Amino acid sequence: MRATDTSPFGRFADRLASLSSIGPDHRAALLGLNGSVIQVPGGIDLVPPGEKARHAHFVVEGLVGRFAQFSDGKRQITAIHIPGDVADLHAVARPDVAPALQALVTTTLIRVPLDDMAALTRDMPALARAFWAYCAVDLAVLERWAASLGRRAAIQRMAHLLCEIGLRIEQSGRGSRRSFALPLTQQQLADALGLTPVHVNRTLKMLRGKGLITIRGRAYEVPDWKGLAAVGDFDPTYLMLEDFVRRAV
Amino acid sequence: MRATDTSPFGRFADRLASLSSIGPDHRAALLGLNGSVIQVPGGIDLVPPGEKARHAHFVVEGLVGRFAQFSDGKRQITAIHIPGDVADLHAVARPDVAPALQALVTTTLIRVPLDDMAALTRDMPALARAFWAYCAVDLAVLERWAASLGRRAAIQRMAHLLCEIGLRIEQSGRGSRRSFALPLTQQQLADALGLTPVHVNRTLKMLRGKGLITIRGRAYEVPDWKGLAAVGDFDPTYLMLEDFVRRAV
DNA sequence: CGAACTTTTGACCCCATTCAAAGTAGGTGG
DNA sequence: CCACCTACTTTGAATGGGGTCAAAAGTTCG
Repeated sequence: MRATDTSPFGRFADRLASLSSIGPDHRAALLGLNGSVIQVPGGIDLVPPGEKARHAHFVVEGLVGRFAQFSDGKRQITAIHIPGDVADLHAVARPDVAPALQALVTTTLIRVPLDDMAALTRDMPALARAFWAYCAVDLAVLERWAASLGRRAAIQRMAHLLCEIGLRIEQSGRGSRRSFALPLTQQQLADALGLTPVHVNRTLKMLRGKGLITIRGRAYEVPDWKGLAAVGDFDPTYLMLEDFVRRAV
Repeated sequence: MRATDTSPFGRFADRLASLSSIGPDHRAALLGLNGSVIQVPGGIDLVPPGEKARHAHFVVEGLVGRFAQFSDGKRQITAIHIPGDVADLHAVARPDVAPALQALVTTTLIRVPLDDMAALTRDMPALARAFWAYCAVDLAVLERWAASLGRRAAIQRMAHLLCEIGLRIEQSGRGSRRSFALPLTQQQLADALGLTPVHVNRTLKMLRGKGLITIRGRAYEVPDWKGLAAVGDFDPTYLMLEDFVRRAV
């Protein structure tokens, strides 16, 4: 039943349910949320740096990047969000720490007023705890991201990112870890990995040369998953994915 | 009244109150928490990597580092916690994403069972929301940390870290941004900044050479705060400190 | 007063950046 | 359908920031 629910709120509710115990009433409350559906082309800032957010952003289609920006304009992407994710759920708890967001490709999302979300958490404490758990996982993922940036070489960072995204896309039912679309430009990958676009290009070339990945357009194939995971020193447990995916067949 | 409450739980309650609206009953509940007080020398792992936590760690005295570790043993510190902080509050929401923790210097802390904390959040929804807000700020701080690691040069990272720590220590009443103790070894600074100890040494030398800091032992003086903040491109708003400190003179 | 840990400095090397330019889509209008 | 424009990818060559290796000097503490 759950797997057939294609509503974006339904997908999010599924994810919450796998992280915290919520009941049918909570699920219904989520499905009853209202927000404005917007579609934006890639490269657009959904929430500019430094702006106090007034909405939570549910990703329906496409990719959203969470980022920090420096005074010289340089950016560091700190998270990549795929359909089914809420990019800035922690803003419900503290609107003034909301991160900047950009659409990485043409993206469809739903903007739900933070006030509505906050009201939900006041009416339903279990939902507040579920949101909190979601943010705790978000924090754990960010911790790994930071560790990668601080201590890993370029090829390891790239391998780790591809492993993480591959698994998350597989979990979301939009591909598999061995074959998925990641329509980011190399400039965007550079912003995510803390590298220059030129070096991203060379790094991808190395991974191709080792036979770990192949790229056609912006579709990635991973013929040697274990090899890629070994290069990236990747351990999936931190993602808190359901090991046994409850998808129909 | 609050400022005179020297209990570690009291300090934490003060911080929560500044982030979320909690009442006297919540405050009382926090003060009624029970945990075991432990003191450990620097260099000890409080929570080893990969271990599922069963306690929340309240820092009473000293410094605690949150970190991720790689298969080759290298570490990246992702947060530094000072007295008054809870180092792993998000573990209350999801014990299986608890971060690894190490004592950076001789440290006193209180370990409160996660079950007790979780019970509190079930009895008092407002407290759950306050904990969540605390984690949201934690996440925002980590985002800046990641951005630093990804995009800033060594001297900028160091300057930024010293600014952040300086302000947080000032807020906690244990020093000022212009003069504070930060008893970390250069190896530990290296793990925090994603550098080698050798380069940390050179970087500190550069900051000294520019007249931005002076170091005596492990006490830092910042004669030129604005200069240091400029080098680190530091903007304090993300820390969510009270601009007007409500401390009795 | 010696052992172990830190801090400091020097010399050399390499990974990633910078600068520059050529090649390759993808999309738009004539 | 082709010409053109723009954005993205790819490659080369030179530079530099930070790493690595090694050793000396300073600290701390038993």
